[in-house]
Amino acid sequence: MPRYQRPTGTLDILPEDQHYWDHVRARARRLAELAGFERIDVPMFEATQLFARGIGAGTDVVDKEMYTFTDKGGKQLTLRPEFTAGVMRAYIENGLHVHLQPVKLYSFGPTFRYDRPQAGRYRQFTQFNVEILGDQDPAADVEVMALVWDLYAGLGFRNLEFQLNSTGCPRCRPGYVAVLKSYYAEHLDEICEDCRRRLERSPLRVLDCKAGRCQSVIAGAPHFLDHLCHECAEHLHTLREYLDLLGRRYAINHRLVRGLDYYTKTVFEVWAAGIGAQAAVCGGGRYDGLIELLGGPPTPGVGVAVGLERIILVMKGLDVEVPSLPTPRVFVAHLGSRAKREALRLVHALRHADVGAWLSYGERGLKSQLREAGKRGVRYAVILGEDELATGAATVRDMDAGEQVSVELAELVDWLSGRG
RNA sequence: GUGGGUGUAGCCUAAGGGUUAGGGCACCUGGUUGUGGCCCAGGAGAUUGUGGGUUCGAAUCCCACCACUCACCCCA
Repeated sequence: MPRYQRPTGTLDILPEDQHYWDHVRARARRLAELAGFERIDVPMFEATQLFARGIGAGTDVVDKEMYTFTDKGGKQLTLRPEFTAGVMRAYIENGLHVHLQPVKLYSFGPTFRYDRPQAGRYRQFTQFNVEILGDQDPAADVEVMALVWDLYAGLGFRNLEFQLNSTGCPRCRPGYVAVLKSYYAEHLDEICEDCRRRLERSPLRVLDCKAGRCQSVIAGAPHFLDHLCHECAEHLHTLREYLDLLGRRYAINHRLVRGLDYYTKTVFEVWAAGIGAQAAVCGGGRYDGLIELLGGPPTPGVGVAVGLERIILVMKGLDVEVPSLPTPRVFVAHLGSRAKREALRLVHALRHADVGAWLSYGERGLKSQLREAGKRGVRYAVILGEDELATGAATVRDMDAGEQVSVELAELVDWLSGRG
């Protein structure tokens, strides 16, 4: 038999880690609901075209990172590499654009990108995704940003700071790209090969090149913020004012440009220390042209995607205390087949009374059963044997105190549920 | 796709050419009759990542592949 192992870049989330996930999801959900977001679930796979159009041909995600396959009917499908395109499709397809606007949506789930794994980067990873559709108010931008900020702060992150930039709009971007290109035209011999290619395909991306030789060129490059149109400049100005008002720290990062084509105006990320090179713990921004691009009515939108694996890495690095998940408080041990039948009845009665209970399996000595009870971490072990059946009263052992009492079988469920 | 590091039981690890691969954690069974944790004794668990090569002899040396890992790239 071959020894199976999980596919490269995937993760088994074992029981001992589930409390982290549970905690993060619960907090995210709570914050979203407090701000009026409603949950939407969209398929894990969609028509390949949707992502190609939405994210943009020429982006790394579309060109080399998608899990694409042909189904038995010959359809080209792709495991979602992100949430936004699918949520936009659902918004259009289900007529959410005729609902009261804005529509505020959140989602959780796995996303897939074919990439070489490393610290904080997996091929299947989990996102918490938030979108506000149908309003261009910078107040929507700030609400999305504040939501993720509050999530991190509430999970114990310190020294938070947004990286913030604007990528303009179809009105001002061509002008800036022209300025950028003419600046680069004077430095062509100083930059790396990748950047020469980027200049043609996605010129803004030269700004976040990490090649050593490009750094001084980037440092001298013109800033988009100096070339925004009035509307985009005004939008950013107001957003900054709102961020200041709420006390959310941010740093303008002229080099922040994102790998997905759909962004307009606001783009932002939050970086975390201590989880390796993949430090972006969320990324998002505004995408006012996306819904129209995907065949819907012109509709502005803003959103953010949060990587849960990375959050949990940070939490572990910070030794954040997370409440453990509930486990049964009672273990029912038995001696003899009559007692085992009584034990079986008892654990179900306990569970119906909302008291978690373990049933001892097999026919073993009491020592072995109590050893298991101790390892299970229960508060009480109920012992049922011939003596107990004869007297009609079970022995209940308090595992912490090491003391035991006799409790009438008829009162046992009440007795145990009254202590917890 | 490109580079570096690492692969010995579920986990941590010893043995750096020489008999049945050693230990710790965890797991199981005992230490008289029906009582956990500590202690003691015992047990089970490993085709040393896989395949090939060198050698009288390979966990150990060589090659290839695979996986993990870190970094580039890109991003969550």
